[in-house]
Amino acid sequence: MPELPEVETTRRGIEPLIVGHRLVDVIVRDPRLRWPVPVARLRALRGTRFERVDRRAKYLLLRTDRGTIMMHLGMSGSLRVLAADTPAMVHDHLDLVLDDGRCLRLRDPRRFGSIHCLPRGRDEHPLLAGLGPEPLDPGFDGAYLHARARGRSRAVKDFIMDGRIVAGVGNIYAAEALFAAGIHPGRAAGRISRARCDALARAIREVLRRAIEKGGTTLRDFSNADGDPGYFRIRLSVYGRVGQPCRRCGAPLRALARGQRATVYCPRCQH
DNA sequence: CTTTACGCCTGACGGC
DNA sequence: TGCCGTCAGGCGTAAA
Repeated sequence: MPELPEVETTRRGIEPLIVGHRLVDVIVRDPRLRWPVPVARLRALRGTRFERVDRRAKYLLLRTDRGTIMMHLGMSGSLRVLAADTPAMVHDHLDLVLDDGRCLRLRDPRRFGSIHCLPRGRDEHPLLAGLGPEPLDPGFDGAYLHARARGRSRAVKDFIMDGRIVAGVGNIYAAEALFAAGIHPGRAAGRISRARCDALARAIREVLRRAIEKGGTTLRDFSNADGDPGYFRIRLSVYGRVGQPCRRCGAPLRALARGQRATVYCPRCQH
């Protein structure tokens, strides 16, 4: 599932393929994403030119000279740039057709993804307004985490997955970062020392940075009709490894039921 | 204010 | 073999 590193890799993959090209058509095969696809507003952008692709949290922001197309890949979304006449497969819900006979094609089997259209001059959507800092930006560090965590009793795992605290940290990387920092996922966020907040912030940045780096080297290209989108995984320490031995101490990893989501951790290494 | 639960949706998987 | 129940998973929203 696309987490921040996959979204960032997608951004880097599609940006050079679409920038400078004009949007000439919009083909919507199924408008039923998380919210209905704003077909008319997308069509109104025909003729506009793509200027760059940004990312905020797990949202992709396709900047054009007349506004922004904001996309979320949900849990199963992927983007590729293909010849526009490439036969659409099932779950290929939308094409943004470019001026050179190619298209940016969105595939999303579970349809948890979304598309919004932002007019020029209002390039910040309300959904982005309350987001915390990007984990890879300088504003995110142990001091920040420590300050925000004061007085909070909620589990640190939920805390770092809250987009208002830090943007775009999903289940996989939250679990991995907590393992790397030696922090128990159920620990109250407000009961983590400043030093351990430093370690946690560092761990979050590091697992994301490594995954993005890995994406850059293992990902297939974004203009290949045959290849799968190429989502990848770094070598994971805890996620999906319940019952298997901890790579550090050998103890069997356990699952913690947090809400409905399970979190895997090492009972010996994480406190 | 904070925290929790739910619903959206389909593919994968286990049990029978 | 096929059918069915369960679950994962981000995240906005409603509820507590």
